[in-house]
Amino acid sequence: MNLKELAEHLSLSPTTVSRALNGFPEVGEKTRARVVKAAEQHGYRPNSNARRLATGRTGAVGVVFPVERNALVDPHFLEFLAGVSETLGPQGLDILMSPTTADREIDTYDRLMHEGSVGGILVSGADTHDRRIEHLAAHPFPFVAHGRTGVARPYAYLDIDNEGAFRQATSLLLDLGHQRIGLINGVAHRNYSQDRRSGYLAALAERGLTADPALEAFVPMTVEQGYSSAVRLLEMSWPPTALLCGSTLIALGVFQALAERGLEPGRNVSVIAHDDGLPAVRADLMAKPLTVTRSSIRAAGARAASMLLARIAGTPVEALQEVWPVDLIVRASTGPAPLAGGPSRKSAAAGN
Amino acid sequence: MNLKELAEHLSLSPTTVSRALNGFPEVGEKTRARVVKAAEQHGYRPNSNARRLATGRTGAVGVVFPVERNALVDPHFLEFLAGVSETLGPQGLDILMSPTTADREIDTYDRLMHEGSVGGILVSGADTHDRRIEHLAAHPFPFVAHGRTGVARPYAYLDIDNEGAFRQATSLLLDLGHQRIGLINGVAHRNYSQDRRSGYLAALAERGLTADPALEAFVPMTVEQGYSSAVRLLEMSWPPTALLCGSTLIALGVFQALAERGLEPGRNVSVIAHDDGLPAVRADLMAKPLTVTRSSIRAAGARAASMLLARIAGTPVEALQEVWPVDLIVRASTGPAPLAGGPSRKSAAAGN
DNA sequence: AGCGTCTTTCAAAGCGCTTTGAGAACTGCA
DNA sequence: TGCAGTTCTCAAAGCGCTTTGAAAGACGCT
Repeated sequence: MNLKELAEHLSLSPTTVSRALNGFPEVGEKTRARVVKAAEQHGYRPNSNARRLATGRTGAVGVVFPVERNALVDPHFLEFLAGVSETLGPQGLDILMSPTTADREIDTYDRLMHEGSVGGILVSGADTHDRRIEHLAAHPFPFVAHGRTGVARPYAYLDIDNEGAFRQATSLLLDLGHQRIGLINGVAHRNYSQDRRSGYLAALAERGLTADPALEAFVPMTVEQGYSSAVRLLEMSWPPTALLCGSTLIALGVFQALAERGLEPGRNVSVIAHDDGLPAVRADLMAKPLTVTRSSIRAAGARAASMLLARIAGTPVEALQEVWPVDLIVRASTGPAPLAGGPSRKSAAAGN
Repeated sequence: MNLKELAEHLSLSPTTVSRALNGFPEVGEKTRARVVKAAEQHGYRPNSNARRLATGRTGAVGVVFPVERNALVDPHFLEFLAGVSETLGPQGLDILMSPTTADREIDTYDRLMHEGSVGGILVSGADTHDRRIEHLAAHPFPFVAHGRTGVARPYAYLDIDNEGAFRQATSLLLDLGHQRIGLINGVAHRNYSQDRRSGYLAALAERGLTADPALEAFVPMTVEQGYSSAVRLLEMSWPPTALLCGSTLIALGVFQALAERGLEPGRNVSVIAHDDGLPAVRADLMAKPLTVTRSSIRAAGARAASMLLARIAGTPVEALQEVWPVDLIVRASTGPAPLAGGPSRKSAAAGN
């Protein structure tokens, strides 16, 4: 059943029916009631393609989804999408996910921009130098980036203070007397990994310490990578007494490595992780409640989506740039550095 | 730049330009080359809404995404989507995700069916009695369900043999001498949870054993739920010597609980989990490589998507019903039942 | 030259909706 | 009763594309 048929059925013109259904003021109340009732009875739904074509409003925002066979898809990404959905759902807007492979990624963004199926684009997970954002920023098409990157033109973004978060976390560990602190970070090309590293280095530098590159790892955020990185660090001849983790998934792997060695988090080795608030991995409910720097990635998704809507509505990019502070939540996985006799050998005061 | 403008620019009719671009045979090669080149130069992209309206082809399949604030979003769902993308991407098709809340879910499916923005729908995670599938099956609109459910009308589905998988897994444990076997299952309303339970019960029954309901847990598939369920089971006065887990995430929590108690998987307590192949949680790379029943949920997504395309193309539902066998992969987390002295007390031969 | 046969191009209709501009129909007032 | 002012309804154009049906042009043949 389409508009024309419904109109004929009611002996009205399509114009009137359309207006009645869309709540325009120039249609009589009795007429409107009649129309609405008939529409419901016949299960009439306006064809969204026709409507989009006529109005120019797309009713959707775009997200590109890079997937190759066997590639790691990130649970953080889904949680971000959930946040996006929280703001889009009530407005009746959809998310158009365009699958792509790494080599065709820019192309896919280009298609999304030009084919008119979405009103704006969200890009999540910014690289230190992000080609996608650079490409998008070169066009007037609305988009919002989750994370910042080093490109020349201004663009709308929402980021969290990763640098501050890890500076704070590192400082806490230093205050507790830890001198050798490992950093199991995310992959190196992500901007947040670099920001966290900067925070870590800054905190060390504040105390006149310099970092030992051997204590740093850049790995995908998975349990196994956390596990194997922790094993590597713990088996060093002069192992760290504290570990900073880029994600709670990594911390999970770290906990496994510690348990296996009879080491207790917070007593023998302190652990802090960044917690994006993944509901499947709750830091507060872990066997040993985890000290974290916390910022809900879902909330970020929700906010990024509403920023995008504002951008589509015409708000200038300069008014759409936010950096959120990050909370440091201290729980049981952190404690004073073991005074003597670290995990496997003397932790001899280090000054480097 | 739209088609008409491009046509004017080339001094051709829109017809010819459209045909040239879409590879129709009735346009000369020199003309086609000219058109293609001009289109590229001007960055022309056909407006997808207009194209959809004209052709009736939507270029997208729909997925509804139930999200409420604080609801658990499932990493398995994302992995399924990744699979879907694998088949859709190369064809240039998109995924339209419609956010919804639980109370408006059926409505959202209805909208998707009727507004014409997608050519078909994928529904993942079937309940034992699934209202969504029931609703969809009552209409001629193409859809494919991931998982089976108890509804009257026939519909297209792709499922795995959960019953067989857990029957096999349970049998293995029984062969190894285990008599008290715990089951940390997914949530009870999911069909796969019930199928797995059936397999578990069937294997016990084959040996003349009856199940102890106290050994069963139905919980969301998260690390913490795995942990707390394991703790509960292990602290029973007559604890199980083996645990079946509905997911590797659950197994991760179980490992934590075991480690905490100085118990070794495969020696003191055997553990088998169902492994959906989440790349973030690799069973084979765990501290103690995990014995699993394995079936890639990503592969399922890929297949479900191509089944949907077939359905859209007109294949009857009866030809689109698949149940995949599941592999049992034995690794180090399973071993013979401890002969005497279980985890915390005698495991006294049970016959029940 | 004249004719049929391909090949190449086009004008126009149509997809289902929204929206403009205008005409009926109805109101209240003098 | 006549007229301006509302209220309600409509015909028609247009969104940007595809596709049908037909015409024009090119070609080889007798």
